[in-house]
Amino acid sequence: MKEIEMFLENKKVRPTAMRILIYKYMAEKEIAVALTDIENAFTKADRTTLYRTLKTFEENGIVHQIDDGTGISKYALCEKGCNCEIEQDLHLHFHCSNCNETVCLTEHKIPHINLPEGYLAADVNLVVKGICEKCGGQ
Amino acid sequence: MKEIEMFLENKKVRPTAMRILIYKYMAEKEIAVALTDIENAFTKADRTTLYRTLKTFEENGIVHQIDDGTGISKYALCEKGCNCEIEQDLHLHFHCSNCNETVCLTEHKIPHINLPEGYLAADVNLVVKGICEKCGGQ
DNA sequence: CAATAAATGCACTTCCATTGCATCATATAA
DNA sequence: TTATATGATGCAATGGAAGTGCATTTATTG
Ligand SMILES: [Mn+2]
Ligand SMILES: [Mn+2]
Ligand SMILES: [Zn+2]
Ligand SMILES: [Zn+2]
Repeated sequence: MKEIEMFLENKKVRPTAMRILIYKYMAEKEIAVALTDIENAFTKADRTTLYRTLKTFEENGIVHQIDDGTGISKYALCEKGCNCEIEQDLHLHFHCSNCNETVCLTEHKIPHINLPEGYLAADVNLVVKGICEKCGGQ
Repeated sequence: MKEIEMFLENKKVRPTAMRILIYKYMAEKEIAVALTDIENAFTKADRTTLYRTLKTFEENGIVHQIDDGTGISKYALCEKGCNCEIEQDLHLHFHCSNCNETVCLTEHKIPHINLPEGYLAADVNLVVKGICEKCGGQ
């Protein structure tokens, strides 16, 4: 409990009750979550608060936003020591079209992409869509 | 003129006046277009018609939809002999954060992506964001 | 405690994608 | 040619999600 508080303070984020709960919620999940997911998990909380909490987390390097191609933003906790800003640190994301879940494949860094002369890369998004290991068995 | 008609018929799409115009419009552009772009170019046409035209084109392999991460769907003509369905044929897309234009880099195929055991890839989306060659000079 | 700053809640807006249904145009059968 | 069917178009409305303005509550600090 106290560790989360200290962690948030370390990140310059004031550890309010709601923020601690949201952090815990995301830490327990192994998949990326949408705003709606959190909304459903905390029905008493207002959507705006959750929305702004995620933004605050993102701005302070606690979570990263994921565009998995569904049109719905997902969020996941950053790894310890993750540096989302640095291109070399970018990992790929997988979206399962069966269970509709999105996961970070943090071990799978995005390969270096060659661009035509004159193009300058600042950010790369790589999303693989398919069937996840949970859904693949059957 | 006639060639476009024949091309559309080949693709099992009835070559209406509007469809021919939209096709021509896209053929003249070297960048991916949004529905709104077409809307602005053909102010007399209804948005729904344009929307459905793009869907029809997409279903019949005339254009491919591009998710460039802006939240606005873009469309571009498929290359001659392009097979969007086949993973090996997938190319990457570049979105310029300065001019806000998105281009197909059809020469740059998406590299093969290794996935963890049990994951099955069906589709890959790779978008690079940065500065395009047109905007890079200054 | 008073003064200040930050977090939260509610209502509202915006933007784009998408659909239902009526109408119009075209193609084919009678 | 006329009737019939099928597809294309236009208009209006809906839906989902992101984002914002402002009032209120809560926490911090002097
Ligand atoms: Mn991730
Ligand atoms: Mn393309
Ligand atoms: Zn799955
Ligand atoms: Zn540019």
